[in-house]
Amino acid sequence: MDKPATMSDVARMAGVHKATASRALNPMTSGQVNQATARRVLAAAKRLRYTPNTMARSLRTSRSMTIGVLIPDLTNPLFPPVIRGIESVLSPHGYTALIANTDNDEDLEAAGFEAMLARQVDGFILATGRREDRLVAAAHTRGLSVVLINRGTDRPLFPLVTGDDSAGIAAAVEHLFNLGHRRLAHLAGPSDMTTGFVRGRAFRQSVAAHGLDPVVVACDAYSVESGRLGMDALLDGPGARPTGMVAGNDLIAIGALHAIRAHALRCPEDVSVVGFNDMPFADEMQPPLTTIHVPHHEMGAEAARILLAELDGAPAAGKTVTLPLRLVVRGSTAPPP
Amino acid sequence: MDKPATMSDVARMAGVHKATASRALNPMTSGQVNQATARRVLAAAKRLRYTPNTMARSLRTSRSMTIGVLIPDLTNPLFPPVIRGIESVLSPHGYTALIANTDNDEDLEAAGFEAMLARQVDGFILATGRREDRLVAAAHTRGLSVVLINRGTDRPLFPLVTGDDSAGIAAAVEHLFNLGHRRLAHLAGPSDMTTGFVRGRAFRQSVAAHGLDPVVVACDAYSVESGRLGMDALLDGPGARPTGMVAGNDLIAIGALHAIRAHALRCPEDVSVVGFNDMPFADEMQPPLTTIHVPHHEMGAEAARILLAELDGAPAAGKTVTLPLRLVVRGSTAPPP
DNA sequence: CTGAAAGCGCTTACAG
DNA sequence: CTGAAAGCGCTTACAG
Repeated sequence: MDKPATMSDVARMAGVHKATASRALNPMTSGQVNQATARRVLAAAKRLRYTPNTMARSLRTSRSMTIGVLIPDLTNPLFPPVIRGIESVLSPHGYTALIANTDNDEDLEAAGFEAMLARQVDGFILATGRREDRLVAAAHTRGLSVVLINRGTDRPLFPLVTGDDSAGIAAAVEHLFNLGHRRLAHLAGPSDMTTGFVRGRAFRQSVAAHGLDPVVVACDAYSVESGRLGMDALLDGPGARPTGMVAGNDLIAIGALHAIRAHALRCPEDVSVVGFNDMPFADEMQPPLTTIHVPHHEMGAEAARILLAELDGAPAAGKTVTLPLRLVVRGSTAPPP
Repeated sequence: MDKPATMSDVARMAGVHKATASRALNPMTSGQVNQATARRVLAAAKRLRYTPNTMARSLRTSRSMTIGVLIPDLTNPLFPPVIRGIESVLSPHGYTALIANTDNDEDLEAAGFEAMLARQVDGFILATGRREDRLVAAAHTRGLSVVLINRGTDRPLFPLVTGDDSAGIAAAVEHLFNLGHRRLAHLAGPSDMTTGFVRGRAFRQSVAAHGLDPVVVACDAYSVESGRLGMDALLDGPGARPTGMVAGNDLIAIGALHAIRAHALRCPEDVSVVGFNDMPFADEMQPPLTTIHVPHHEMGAEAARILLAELDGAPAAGKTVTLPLRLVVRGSTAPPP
């Protein structure tokens, strides 16, 4: 592998000083240099297949043109669209995303965060926020540029892009109520995350608003397994079996479907289930999942836009962007038995 | 945001030269420095919350500790596990993955590749190979370190980690044959990729080995839409309707299911379908998909291992690692009508 | 319009 | 065991 050409090589071939080469190569400064000279430099760069060394540039300018993105787990189908949304706006601006998974582990999260800091990222998009989040608090103290996505913190330290979870849950409850359901339950996500907390609260309120008694079971995690456990508890517990169930997210909903089957019950004939997120292929599920559609791509794009604006000097502080959600009715909901 | 501490700051606080601080902070060289001195440096680093500037280090050492990963599309559910597999071995070695999507667009692919080169990546993992691939050929000419994953090239220029596609297809055909199917078809992936080509060839051979006539329809892409179109063509075409179908991958299989339903046919009662990949949630599909399981996480991990070994000086050249696959029988296959 | 110089934050032969 | 110096590849005030 022959060494790639540097800017000095280009300058030498073009017969100019490397400072001039630098100016010619940078669109922002190429106006400062004689057109003919600039052309010579460009030609030399092309002939040498010159690729700028971004690390050297970053070291000099102290802008890495890199954004750190922290997510719980890339294999959770909701995140790939978020990531692609983020990249769809970063990329045209010359920024690159650096992605790390935390697996909901605080140590992994801190390690990933530090690694990004060491790589001199210019800002962060965090999909890992908890209501009381030490990392977020520390980032705020350090004066870092951060945008939260999906999950917020109780104290609004940074801009947050999220779905209108309350309206989403209300729509789900309304849908079940209109189908005739009167015994409604919620398999809530972890209450230390705003998503779990807000959706749970919205469920209680919506159900109570219909004069009904909300039943809520808290799940340990947004996972299929936790959903199954939660639904098991619900079906094995005392009290009348619920006929309509709103899940904290689609994964929990899938777990609930497993539990329903394991109890020799059918969805939607015996129990209706509504998910949350409308993750990819939710429409291919058995049964096709009625769920709340969240615009994940747009969510990522909007977070990136806010972050870029902030890096450009627009102070966004505690701004919250709430994206509208919509109920998608499919095969997992029906009138109660 | 107060400026983060540099190594000079740490050195000053510890009362040593920055060269000494550098040695003390690096586990590889900390043996060269007096224990007491080293402790002072470490303490100062901790007090100042010192984070090394990896760009500066990389510039000096010309190793970025970064690997470029090029994939077609992160939202294809097969890739997240591959990525996590890659990261599971990169991460303990201090490497980070830089991911770019190409959307099967040659220009985007070249742009992503160049951007990674500009970021001084130490090597590449490419899941975007075509049988004749200009980018791969160019990378070879330039003497870059590359490992191919899933898809190879006709001329073996780089190490390749792939599943045993031929055996996988043979198992699928065998399964359908044993169920009693005698009219077998294949919705093949694009033949300019080794996956499409190899699976198609294996299908023909396996079916012919049973003394049957293979029917093969080529799809334009590994997508739901292409699968639907292909299956439409098959069902609307002349000739007897196939009772057993092997899809080029799960996405094509899902598209085929759509076409089957649109023709008022049922799967598996009228047509059995076998997918390929066992993508996440394939078991939750309607019907649960019988498919060939590919160990995507391990595939990514193995590719990363080979690349790291090569970066450490182990020449791997055209080595191919073939991972065993296994048929997973679920609900989309049954005896023919 | 162009050049010479300094410096971003590190690492590493080279002396001592 | 430690320090002084050079240099990785850039960019950018400062002169001219």
